[in-house]
Amino acid sequence: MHQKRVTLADVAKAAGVSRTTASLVLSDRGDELRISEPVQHRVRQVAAELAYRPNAASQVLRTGLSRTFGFISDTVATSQLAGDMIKGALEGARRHDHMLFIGESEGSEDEQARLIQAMVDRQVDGIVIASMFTRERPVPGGVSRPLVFLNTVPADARADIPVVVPDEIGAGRAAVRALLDAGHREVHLIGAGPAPDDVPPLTIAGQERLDGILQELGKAGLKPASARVCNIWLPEDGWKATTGLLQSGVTEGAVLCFNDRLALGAYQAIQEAGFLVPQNFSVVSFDDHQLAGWLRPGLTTVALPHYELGRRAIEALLAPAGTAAGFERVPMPLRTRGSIARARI
Amino acid sequence: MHQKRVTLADVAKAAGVSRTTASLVLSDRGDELRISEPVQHRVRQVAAELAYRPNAASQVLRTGLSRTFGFISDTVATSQLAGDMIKGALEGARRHDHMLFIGESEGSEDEQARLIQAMVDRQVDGIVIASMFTRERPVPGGVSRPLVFLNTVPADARADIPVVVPDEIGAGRAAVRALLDAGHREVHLIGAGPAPDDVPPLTIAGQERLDGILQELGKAGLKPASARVCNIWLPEDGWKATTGLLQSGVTEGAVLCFNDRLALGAYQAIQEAGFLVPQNFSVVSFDDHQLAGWLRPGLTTVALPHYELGRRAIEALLAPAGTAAGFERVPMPLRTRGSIARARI
DNA sequence: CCGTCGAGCTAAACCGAGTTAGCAACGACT
DNA sequence: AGTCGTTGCTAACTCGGTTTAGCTCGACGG
Repeated sequence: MHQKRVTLADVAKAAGVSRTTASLVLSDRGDELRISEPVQHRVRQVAAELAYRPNAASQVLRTGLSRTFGFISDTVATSQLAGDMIKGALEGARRHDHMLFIGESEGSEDEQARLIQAMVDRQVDGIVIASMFTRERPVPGGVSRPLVFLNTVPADARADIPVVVPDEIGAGRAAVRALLDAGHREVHLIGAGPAPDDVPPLTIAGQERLDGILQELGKAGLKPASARVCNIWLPEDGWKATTGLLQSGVTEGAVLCFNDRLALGAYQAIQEAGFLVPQNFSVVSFDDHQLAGWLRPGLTTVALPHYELGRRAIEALLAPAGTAAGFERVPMPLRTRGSIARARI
Repeated sequence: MHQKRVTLADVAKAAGVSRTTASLVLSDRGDELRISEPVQHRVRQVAAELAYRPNAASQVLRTGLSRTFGFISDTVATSQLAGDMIKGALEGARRHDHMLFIGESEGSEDEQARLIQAMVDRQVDGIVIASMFTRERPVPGGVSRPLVFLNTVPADARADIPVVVPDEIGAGRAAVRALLDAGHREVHLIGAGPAPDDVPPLTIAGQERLDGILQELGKAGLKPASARVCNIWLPEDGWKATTGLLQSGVTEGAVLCFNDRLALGAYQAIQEAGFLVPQNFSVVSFDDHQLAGWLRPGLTTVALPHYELGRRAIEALLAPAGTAAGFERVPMPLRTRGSIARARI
């Protein structure tokens, strides 16, 4: 049943050469070490005929390189966004002919340590530590492999570790610019603000988005027309905040939501109150959740480049030590759909 | 910088015993092979002091077991559902102290073969082949490791491979029962039907959901009041189909959508036409997409048990050969929210 | 006093590759 | 004829564990 694997020794014997020769040929060092053309050809042919595949365990043992990365996130399942991040990491790994271990710490440092341990035991060539929402984390110590923080910033600012994060400040600016370009001057924030520190706890994304928003509004000599903090950013919170906004007597303007789920709530509140998007209210938000394309009208939103984040994290692992250290801010592109109309002057 | 790992030989030397003894003690075979208590204690203590960790590559090489599984899906990113499936697989692997390789074939048989190859090279103890939407696939040949099909059925019915799939027929019945229990007799289908073979191509889920729906309606002496096939099941398709339904003059009843995205479209159409869910139309669907909890009112839907599917697939890999072969149908539970009201008699 | 037995441990082979040092054969050159 | 260099290949060691077969030593029986 479990027929034995073909080993290098089998190939060597069948080709009538030593294991050394077979090894050299198959690792393309044949020319370098002067193995004659006919012999090389024969070895390759025999290897192909026997469907020889090197045993990775053996290579790992000898070389210390596993052609394998680890990817640990605090949570995989929360969102489809996580899937995109993993997809990017997979693509990055594939490009370099690596495989990817996945682990989920569920936010527990112990579990994370266990996962790192298991991966280091397996001689991974590097580990990506990712968070699904940007936040501060301690840098795990004593890992003798390259580490990269993804969508996460080291709690100890002096930590010398590559960090890949989305450019949330730029995103905040882009969202505001989209509204200003359409002539809007009355911008209502849903989720955070109006003061720079009016943000839900522990979210760097919220803080930076708000910074960008206030910067760009400031450049135009504006302030938020109103703002409501939501400690949680689910549709229901967006609905409540927006309903509050409408009950305050506002009948038109621009609504800037801090993520797409809040925006869904905003849509619901606006439509239930008998208003239309975008005729009465223009809406813009962040993330480019799949949902954004499903709403009617489509939601204009600043995309979290999850795929790109995942891919770059892997690249950062491979960068020569030293080269990669520091922050990499991946741009967040605006996805224009139908939720912004020109302001009536 | 790259301090050398502590090896078993280091531990043995520090404890003043042979590598053999150290190995026996640390793999808990000390009693079996009569290593004295004091020696065992000393070895364990030294190992702990040196923070010894066995090199997995070496163990794999010797034993052929890697404590590692592979998980190949055709697409990871499409949905958050995929994330749940992976999460279940991760949990399954964790329970057995295994790690998980992830791969994405994007539907290409070549890429899938490449991934299987890479995993087998790494001596995985088994591979899960998953699909994000249920469909038929050929069983890859010549893999000398346990394989499990997840959310996928083998194209060759005689193939002797364990299969884990959701119980879509039961789900169809459950959806109908939820409506019948609320007194509905007029059930409009959005997505497939009314004839048993009116389904979009290549979706087993669609076929089986419809089978279940027709069975359960039949038991009550009913047929679908109307039905519209959608070849693609996105919100826009649901919107079009539902808008068509409303334009045909229907003003109340039950709408059964073949998935949650279609149901989102149905909600939009119903609300845009000035009707209310659930007062005018009760809605029920399938999948339990995250979205279902976000809609207003919450969408009652029959959940795809992705987490459970992932977990069971791993369990099936570990089942002794022969034991596991065959279909495992995982129940799809009804998630009751607010989209079904009692029918006005 | 010698043989036997079991307790307690170890030498050495093994898994399957990569890698280093060097050997044999041959022609060229002095 | 002897030395050298080159070509073409291989023996043997290495990675770090697991496993098999067997060694040593003291106690005990005859």
